[in-house]
Amino acid sequence: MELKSAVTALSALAHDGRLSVFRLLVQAGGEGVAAGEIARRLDVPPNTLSSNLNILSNAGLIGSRREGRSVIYSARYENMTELLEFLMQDCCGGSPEICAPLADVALRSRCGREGRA
Amino acid sequence: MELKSAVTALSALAHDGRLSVFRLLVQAGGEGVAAGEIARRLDVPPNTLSSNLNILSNAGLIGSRREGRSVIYSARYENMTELLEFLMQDCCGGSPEICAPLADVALRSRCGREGRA
DNA sequence: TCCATATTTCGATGTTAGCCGAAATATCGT
DNA sequence: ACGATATTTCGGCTAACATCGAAATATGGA
Repeated sequence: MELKSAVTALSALAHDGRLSVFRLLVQAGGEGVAAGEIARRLDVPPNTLSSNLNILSNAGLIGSRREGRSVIYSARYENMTELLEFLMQDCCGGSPEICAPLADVALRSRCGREGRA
Repeated sequence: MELKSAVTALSALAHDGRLSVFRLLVQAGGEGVAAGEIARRLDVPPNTLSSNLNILSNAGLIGSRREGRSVIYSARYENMTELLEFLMQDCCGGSPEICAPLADVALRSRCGREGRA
């Protein structure tokens, strides 16, 4: 991943409304959620949401498919993975013990769960 | 971690220069790098860098200590961990097989290394 | 104390991002 | 084709951000 695409993705996430949308979709799983449903759950006007969905989409963080009158949005886990890789690439200056807990705690322990690890 | 602090951190990272600084410090390890040295390596004017270091610092992503005439900056791995946790919290909608590769590939395999996994 | 080095603060300017009302487009059922 | 629902696009206004020159502050050594 290049610096530029990483900045695009981070900019997309660096926003109250968009971060909430993204997390909602991350937690929703592969099936995704319709735009209107997102608007209802997060209580945002449809046009503002549409704009933000577009930004997340251009950043590669979410994808969409049409289903009848609705458009279903869902998280792109693979691209999120690339972003995290990029952020922590070659971390710790060769001292794995520093960021090992990061790897262990950050992700493995929270996959599909709700409580604290 | 709260939504607001996550947005602050992501905003700090959503910038060419700051993301470069942060990655440099992540890769540098716990000892850190002096501000002047960062400016030299990334070829940015000292005042611009100072402003950006301040933003990263306020976001909790880096810390600093004075050493003689220099100020040494270093990454705060723990807070970075929290951010990643927050982003992927309760992911996959209860289908761990979706984000398991994320956990495996994203971090463990790249800790302190340079090549591709 | 005085100078050189290292970093930060201030002030001004141009650029970009966010928001919302109103109108446009797309799909479905009748 | 028409009306209802779902979503997107457009226009313009405001606020926030990035950058840089110049000046200020902090530290160490002679």
